[in-house]
Amino acid sequence: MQQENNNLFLRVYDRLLAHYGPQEWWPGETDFEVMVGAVLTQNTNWINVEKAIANLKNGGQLSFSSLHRMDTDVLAEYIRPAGYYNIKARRLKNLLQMVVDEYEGELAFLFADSLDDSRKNLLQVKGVGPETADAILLYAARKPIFVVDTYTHRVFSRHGLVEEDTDYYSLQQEFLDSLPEEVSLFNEYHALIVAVAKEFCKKKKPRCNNCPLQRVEES
DNA sequence: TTCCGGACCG
DNA sequence: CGGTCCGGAA
Repeated sequence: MQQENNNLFLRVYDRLLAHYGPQEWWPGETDFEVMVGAVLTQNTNWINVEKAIANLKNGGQLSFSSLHRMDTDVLAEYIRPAGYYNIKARRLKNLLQMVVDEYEGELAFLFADSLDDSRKNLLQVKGVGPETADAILLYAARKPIFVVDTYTHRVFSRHGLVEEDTDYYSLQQEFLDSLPEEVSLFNEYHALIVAVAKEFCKKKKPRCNNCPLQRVEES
């Protein structure tokens, strides 16, 4: 029986949740830590981000004031395990400077701002693109925005659920239009997509045989 | 040795 | 558009 598109997005979610269980993602100790992690994880496996964050923690430097004060070169050394450390150090500094300039240096003010305005300010930061901005908004600020990424595009386009040539905002809008506006759902769903993409929906040699999403578009 | 991945830059 | 920035996994 063919389902409405609306239900298919939820069907995919149900399949993934049944297979993987709740991911309870991004267990940063603070919102600040989650925000830092969102920048560090660009093009990078999370395991390396954890090493970088551990370095900062062990040095007692994982705070807004410490990182804002720190020389970019020094910060780069702390976050070296995350890869792209020079460019990410600059991006982190740019982000903190925006919070200083626009929100009196108070992260809570950024997060208390409206979704549209906080998103706009995040996107002004050189080094913060759509995915990083949305990850900060969803996972640190707990705002109802859906994070899409390369994995999301690959999984959904392969199943014919979205157009192959869709862009970030169109893809995101399809999720926002199809799902109830719940932060916890958006949080879990993105994490589940990452899980299935890394294990089954690989870029090369996808393992469709045992994939929990096989033929989901026909269900 | 190649592959993988966000965002910016030329 | 293609090139660049990086480290770890395949």
